[in-house]
This record gives sequence, structure tokens and C-alpha cells, in this order.
Amino acid sequence: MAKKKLEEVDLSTEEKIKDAARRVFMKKGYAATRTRDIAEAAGINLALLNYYFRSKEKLFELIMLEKLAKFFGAIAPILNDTNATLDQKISAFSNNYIDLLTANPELPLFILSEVRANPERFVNKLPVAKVAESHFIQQLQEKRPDVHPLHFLMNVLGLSVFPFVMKPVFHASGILNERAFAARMEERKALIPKWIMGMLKTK
Amino acid sequence: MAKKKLEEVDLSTEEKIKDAARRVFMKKGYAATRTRDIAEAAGINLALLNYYFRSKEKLFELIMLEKLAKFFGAIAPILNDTNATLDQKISAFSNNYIDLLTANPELPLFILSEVRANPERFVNKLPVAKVAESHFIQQLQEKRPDVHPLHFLMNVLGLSVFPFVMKPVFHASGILNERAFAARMEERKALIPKWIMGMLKTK
DNA sequence: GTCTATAACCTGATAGAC
DNA sequence: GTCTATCAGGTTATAGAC
Repeated sequence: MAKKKLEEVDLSTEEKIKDAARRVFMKKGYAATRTRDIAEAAGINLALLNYYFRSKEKLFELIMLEKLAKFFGAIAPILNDTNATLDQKISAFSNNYIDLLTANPELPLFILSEVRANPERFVNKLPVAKVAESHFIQQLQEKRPDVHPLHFLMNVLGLSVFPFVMKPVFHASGILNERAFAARMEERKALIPKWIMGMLKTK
Repeated sequence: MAKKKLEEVDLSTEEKIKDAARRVFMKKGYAATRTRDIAEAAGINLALLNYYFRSKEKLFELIMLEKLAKFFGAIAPILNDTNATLDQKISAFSNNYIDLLTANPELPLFILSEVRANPERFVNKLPVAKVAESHFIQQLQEKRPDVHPLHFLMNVLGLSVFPFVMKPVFHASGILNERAFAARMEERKALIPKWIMGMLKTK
């Protein structure tokens, strides 16, 4: 059997639409996406989109739930591992999360952009409580009761995520190409734990 | 004379429209903004918007240029002050920039969201060269020739900016209210220089 | 300069044939 | 299940009266 050009050729129609919706929503955001774009990207007719998913809104919510689970789901388990030391948690996090984001570079900015554009939609729907009250937070409080633990959580997260958030800016500026960006992110896997452990000692 | 309810009542029509455009574009982004929203927010008629600014696109570009200048313009002068030490640059940056962002909390995510949604529009239009080739970068290279200077630039920027990027998420989660956020950001002004100077010593 | 009215087009969604 | 055709409503932009 000849190799197919598009990898989704053999998928069900429903999956073809979801696949296309992931690509188009991620690239342009909810507001700028037209259902016709998704239909075209899926290689199907516009009517089929509504046949399977009822509306643009419902389809978007489906995709968004997936993306939220991917973005937040990877954090809580690591930070709540009660057998891991602070150092181990930070290492595990930066390694795993940078891998996740390298495979899904537009994930953070997609979520952040949509939350900003439509905060009401996300009220009480963001699974961050497990992170904000994690075992990691407790360890931080023990280690440095003089500094609010949120600072260190923000830093671990930010040092890993922020480069991906800035990526479109660097790319549009022509400052940092794809290969160089990947190299820097690979270096950060080992650097971030050192930096954060240093912060925890800084008086 | 009685005090006016809205501060822009006495402005020229052109300024009223620009003021409204700033608010609406910043809140909803380009794609989700309707010119009718802007006209209504400005208290004028829809036709006047086109009379003064020709099109939604032109009006947006005007506002975006302002915002880009604000966001990037504050960085380069500090990082290119050839009389300042590394430590002084970092302190000046985190203090000034956190003040700027506290006064304009939606600024970073507005720009990042729009660049992501429409990268072509911004190619060669982002004034970041003066930052990427700054005196600060030279100092970093001298101090730590073993680590790519972009890491430290990214960290100084990220530690200041990332909390504002995450703000909508924290807010929608109910984790962090306005007052607590402001308190943390005030603390970070002094913390960030310590953290970064620590990083520069970490082997 | 400012308004109302409307043109010209676009978008999400559905009806109905196959 | 899948398509074509089309509806209903919304959106940008302009014409023309005042």
C-alpha cells in the first residue's frame, strides 16, 4: 500500500475534524478561527463539522480541555511526589516539562491567550489547586519560611515556560532560529535546577 | 464646573476613539474586537471611526505601535547604560520594569498574543535588536563565557514578566487576588537582582 | 465633523438531496 | 454520513443628509 501524504487520511471523519481543529485553533486562536478553515484543513465539508460537534464553541471546548489537561496535568504529579526531595522535584520538572513544551511549543501561549481573551470561560476550570497546595509548596515553606513559596513556584515554572512564550517574538525578530532555540532549551534542563537551588540558599 | 464622570469627555473625538481602541483591543485582542465595540466605548458613532482612522486595521496598527514602544522601549536604555555594572543594570531593570507592568498589567500578554496570532505582521518590526546586542549581553559574556548570555537575559526578563503573563490564570483560579499579586511583585523588585547575581556565580 | 442608513461581504449553522 | 445550497445574522466600511 502506498504511503499516504497526510497522516490523518486513515482516521475517522470525527478524528480528522478534531485534528484539524487542534491545528487551526492553536495557530490562530478561537476568535480568528473560522469553522470553514477547520473544515478545509480536515478535507471535509463545513456541514460535517456541525454534524459531529454541534457548534464551533463545543468543538473548541473539547480541544481546550485536552490542552489544559496536557499543560497542567504534567505539573501536579511531579510536585506532589512525597518521596522526592526539593532538588529531585525541580530536576524532574524542568526535564519533563521542557520535553513536553519542546514537543508542543505553542501550548503555553495558546492557553494564556485564550484565558486572557475570555477569562470568564475559565473561572474555576483551571486545575491549578493541586499545584498551589502541593507538597512542593510545603517543602519550600520549610526550607525558606522567610520568602513566599509562590515566588519559587513561579520561578520554576517561568524559567521553563517563559522562553516558549517569547518564542514568537524572537522568531519574528530573526534573533533566534529553531535550532538555536532547541539548543538553549536543552541546556536549561540542567541549568534551571542549579539556579533554583541557588535561589533557595540566597539570603 | 461639575466633575465629569468619564475622564475622556473633554478629549478630542480622535483621542476619544484612540482611548477606547486601547481599552477594547487590549481586553479582547484584534480578532475578537468589533469596531462597534470601540465606537460604543468611545461614545461616538461607528462612521466616525472610519472617518478618522480609515479602517480597523489602521487603528490597530497605531495602537500596537504605541504598545510595542512601551514594552520594548523601556528595556534597551537600561541594558545599554555603559556606566552601569551588571548588578546595577539588573536592579534598575527589575525595579523599573515591574513598575511599568504594574501600571500596565495586560501589556505583555496583549503583545505576545497578537504576535502569536499573526506573526507575519511583526516580522522585522519588533525593536529587540538593541536588546539582543546590548552592553548587558557583553557584560554577561565576560562574566560567564561558559553560559550563553541569552539564558540570563531570558531570566531577567522572565522573572519580571512571567508573573504578569500568568496573572489571568491565577486570577481565574481564585488562587491569587489583586492585593496579594501586587505584594508579591513588590517583593520581586529586590529578590530578582539577588537571584540573578546568584545565578551568575553558580557553577 | 457627525450622524443615519445601507451596501457588500463574511460567518456559523441548518435544510434537504443523495 | 456526506454533500450542496442557502438562511439568518453579524461585520466592516461607505454614501449621503445635516
